[in-house]
Amino acid sequence: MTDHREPAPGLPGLLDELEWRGILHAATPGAAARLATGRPISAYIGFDPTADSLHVGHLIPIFGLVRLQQRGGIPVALVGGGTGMIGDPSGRSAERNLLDVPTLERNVAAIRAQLERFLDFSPGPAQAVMANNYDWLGRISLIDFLRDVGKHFTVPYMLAKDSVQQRLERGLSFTEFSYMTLQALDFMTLYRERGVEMQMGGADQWGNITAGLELIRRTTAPGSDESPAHGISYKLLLAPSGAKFGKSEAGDSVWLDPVRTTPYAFYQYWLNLDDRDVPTYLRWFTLWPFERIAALETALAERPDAREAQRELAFDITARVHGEEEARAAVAVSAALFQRDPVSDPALLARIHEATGGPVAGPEALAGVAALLAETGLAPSRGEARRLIAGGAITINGERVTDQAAAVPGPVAGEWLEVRVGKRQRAVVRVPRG
RNA sequence: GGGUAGGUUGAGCAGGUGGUGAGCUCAGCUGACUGUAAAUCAGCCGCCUUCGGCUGUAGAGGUUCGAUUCCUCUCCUGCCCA
Repeated sequence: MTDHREPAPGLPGLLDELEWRGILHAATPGAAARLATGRPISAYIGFDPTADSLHVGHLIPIFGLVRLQQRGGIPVALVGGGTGMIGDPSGRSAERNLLDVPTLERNVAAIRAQLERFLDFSPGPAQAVMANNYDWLGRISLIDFLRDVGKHFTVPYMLAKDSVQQRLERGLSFTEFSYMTLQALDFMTLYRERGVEMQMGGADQWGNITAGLELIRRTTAPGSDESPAHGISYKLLLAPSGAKFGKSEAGDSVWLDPVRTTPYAFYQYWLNLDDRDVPTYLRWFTLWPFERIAALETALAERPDAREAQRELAFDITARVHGEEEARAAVAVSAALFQRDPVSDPALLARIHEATGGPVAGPEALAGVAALLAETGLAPSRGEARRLIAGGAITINGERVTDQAAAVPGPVAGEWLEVRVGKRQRAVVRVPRG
């Protein structure tokens, strides 16, 4: 990354930028030439509408679309309303619940709202577009599908795919096997009906992307050995530290939805990044120019304890997802909770409780500290809560609790308990008066 | 449909041909040291009303003083054959 040269402006510089950010995994030969013309291009990425929120793992493709739009390309976000009903071939998930239409519509709307924080959907030359493949996959008849799509795929071609090869020993159903043809149909439909010339996706999607290219080539340019459409893939989400990307302290996904993951927890996730992962994430998840990233890397190397890079990254991405006001609040709450001394100002405690979505202690929870931890979700079970207490991990209102049978201490102002679990987990619990 | 190998703690594997099940690796949690980082070291890692009790080797029955092990049926998965 030291041999930096400034990428050309606009679409001709897109691949160079992806390259120096360390995101580019592969691109079809025609992609560079097509982008070099500088003419606007439509490109799409698929998202599974299996939940009503995206999570940080989706940020790579999201930023892929963002960078495209920034350079004058037209980003198309395809939600897999149709493919989502079939099942993801790569996932190990046992039984995929079939989504009913109302759920699907709700999820699509929620995902669009989240994408709107990144992409510009307002009218203009590079206006972002959303599409739902249920619109065509839900309508096509089996006969039509086999005749118009299946006919163009030979079984040896499909068997040769990496994704299939890896599953041959372990087994895969016909449905999973044919998944690539559905995705190819998506690409062909978007290409024909909406002029989408390019598909982007994670490295694991490369086989599916090329299947689409093949279908388009065979149906629109037979005889040519190059598809008129193009593909780009991104590196997989393997953090340099080897950590599973996108998992919080508790092991849950870090969601973009503030109800699932509060802005405070979201900010904390980024603030706590392993030093080794920071340079990579600065490139992946910001729009900052090379100079700024280089400066932050220098700061990281020289003053790692200041965690300047983590702070700036955490603030930037939190502000992008939740807005600047929420990001500033997350910073303030973090500062208050991670001071050496416990928070004792009732007004501040109330604000923190609100901002962090703090738990409320029910009658059950007041039976003892172990009960409190388990009932408020700060510990997964009472047994685990006791282990934490015995290990000296629990501090309430600044007092370390080491007696497993300890009673819940008196709340500050009769209402607040500042609970610290280990080094990183901090919460304010409200104890209802009376 | 026939044959065959399997289903053990979050993951991946051991072990176990009737005698208190549960070991390894990874992941995870806590403590110490730190910087809300890593590495290292130590402890933990089914549930509970914890000097103790309960559950637990896919599920349901059976044989037995006693079943993870033996028998029957069912479910799930891989492979081979039709």
